[in-house]
Amino acid sequence: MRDVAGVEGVSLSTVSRVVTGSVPVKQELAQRVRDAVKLLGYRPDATASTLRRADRVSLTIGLVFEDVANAFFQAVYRSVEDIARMRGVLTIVGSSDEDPARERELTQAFLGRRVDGLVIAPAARDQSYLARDREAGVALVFVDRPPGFIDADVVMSDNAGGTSAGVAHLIARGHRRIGFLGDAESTFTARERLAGHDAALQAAGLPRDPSLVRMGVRDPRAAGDAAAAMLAAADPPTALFTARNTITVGVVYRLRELGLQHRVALVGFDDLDLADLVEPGISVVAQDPSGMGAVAATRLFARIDGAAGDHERVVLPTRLVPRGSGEIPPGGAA
Amino acid sequence: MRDVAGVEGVSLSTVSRVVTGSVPVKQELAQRVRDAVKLLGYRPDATASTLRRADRVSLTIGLVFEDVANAFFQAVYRSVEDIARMRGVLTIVGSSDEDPARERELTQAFLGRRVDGLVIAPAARDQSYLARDREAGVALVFVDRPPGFIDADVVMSDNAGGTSAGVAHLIARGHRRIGFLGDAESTFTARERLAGHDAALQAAGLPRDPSLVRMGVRDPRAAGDAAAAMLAAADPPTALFTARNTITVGVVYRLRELGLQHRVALVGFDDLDLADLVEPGISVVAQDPSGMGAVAATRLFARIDGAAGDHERVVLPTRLVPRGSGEIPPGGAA
DNA sequence: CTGAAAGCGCTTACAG
DNA sequence: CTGAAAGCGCTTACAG
Repeated sequence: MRDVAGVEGVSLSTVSRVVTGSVPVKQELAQRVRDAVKLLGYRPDATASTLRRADRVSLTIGLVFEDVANAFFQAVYRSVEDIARMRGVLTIVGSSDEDPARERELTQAFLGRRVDGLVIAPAARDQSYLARDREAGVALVFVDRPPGFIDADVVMSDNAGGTSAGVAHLIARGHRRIGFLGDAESTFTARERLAGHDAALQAAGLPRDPSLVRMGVRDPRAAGDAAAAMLAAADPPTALFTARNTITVGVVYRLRELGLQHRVALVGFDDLDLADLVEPGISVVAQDPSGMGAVAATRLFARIDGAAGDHERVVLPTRLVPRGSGEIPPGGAA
Repeated sequence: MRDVAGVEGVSLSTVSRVVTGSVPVKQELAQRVRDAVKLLGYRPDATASTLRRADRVSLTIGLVFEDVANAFFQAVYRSVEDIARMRGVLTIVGSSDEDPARERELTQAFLGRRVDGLVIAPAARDQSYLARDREAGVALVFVDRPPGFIDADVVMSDNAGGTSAGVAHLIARGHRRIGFLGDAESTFTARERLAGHDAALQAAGLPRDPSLVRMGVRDPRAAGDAAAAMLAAADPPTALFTARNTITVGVVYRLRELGLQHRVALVGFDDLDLADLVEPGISVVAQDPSGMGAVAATRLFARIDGAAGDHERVVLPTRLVPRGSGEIPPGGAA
């Protein structure tokens, strides 16, 4: 910037005004400055700008997800980014991999780069470490799961309700023994989905058999093993509810290996690519990740723009998508 | 930082030394400073630090891809991020959506935030706009496609060789009329794959029928339409080569709708999730996105660390994965 | 080992 | 409308 000013013999202030367009500058002068900018290949330093600005705005927001590679978070991300881009805001993301330490590490890294706001799918149980940053003006919105020890806006799926609907769907098909495979109980969504499962059984007057519930599985392999063990036991389930997309994938593979894909019914929570091309099609309880991202981003920017008011808790509905696997009757198709 | 210094009655320099750990500070003083840091919830401002440091390092790198949501780039990203994280470097990503203007816009945004290096899958034909930034010390590595009008390190798949192998696989199965569906010819990878297809035909002494080549399709719907049109023509192909993962998806759906999934052979370039669960399994020419990311990141950090020397051009081998669809004989299975 | 001072590249009152 | 000066939060020679 100094070079630009030097070349044209104008002040730094004038160059700044032309580049940012903050204050009117006489036509002819502005043009000379723009020419020099182009000539010298001058690129404004956004970090210096943020540092000096009165509002300290960085035009950057950070997203901390469990795993950016997961299709669900991917969709949330794209949705947030679309809205951010319209405002000229850059979106940066990171994966906590469900590790509380990594969540903090990433959050610190983002905050150290002076993001204007943060969208977090919390891995840790306690987000009170963000209280000071919020006081300092950082906007905060949580997605997928509520934060701990700090009150903030949050948008989630109807985990319990969606799972209830999925399990009820299996019950309506005549299933009485339904296996449930879920993530670690330390995860909010896993607990909610398990509660939904229990509620559906209770509503139908069915007993809750602990041997049909297996928590703490997450990756496809562990999920497949757990399903195989359940199916090998005495009085095995005739249907499975897989409470997470990675679990669904592992179980689908394993059922096929066991040749049981047409005999054991299956409904999964969260949708999968190509789920309708598999034989049988995979029935799922679909979430609305784009909607989640849109609501979160809208809320975040409202807070960044200074919206006061109570923290909101938005619960998005889920949708049951029957594709075949969830419609298999007990004992398999005729 | 000033508050921390004030509370403890030490100089700014001392606080800086303790926080960065750059220079030894007496044990007792350092502890007092750390206590004050914790007490005040002080968080170092990375932007100010970058601004003032002699080396101007930001510990941030930027990735500009075609689409972060695409499984291929997703894998490249994770691989780069893993390596960056080990160095304490933050990775920020963005999608150009194959739009040259968006590529520049993102690149500028990253450069304005003073990234130390950039990994780019170029959408534009000309990256000479980066020449000055490289002179200024920004490291540059290109992935998936070579840059235009600027010489730089690049790591790509063996697009032509992989496609040749895939098409030769179909020819070996007895196919003589093989339809080819590719992305826009303005895209480097699309041209290379088409060249590989042509080479395989030529090697087998087969004629190249222009009616069996359709370029300029990208999204699943357009790909499906193109495949349907080709199959509806007189003397239709008995096999299809789909030169991109999104094209493969669209064609698989369409073949199934037409009831042709067991009659028309199919090999796709680039792998898909659940490709082995579909009936028939989808045969593909798999790339090595993790390897691509690892090579790119290693190269980038070597440049950031000051490695001189010629620019390298690394070509990664592909791998043919037969799963069923590519092994269907002409006219369909018996 | 510690402190006082300068300055990174910008923006922002304050004058003119 | 334009310029000179101060200062954002840091790091870095330079002294001591």
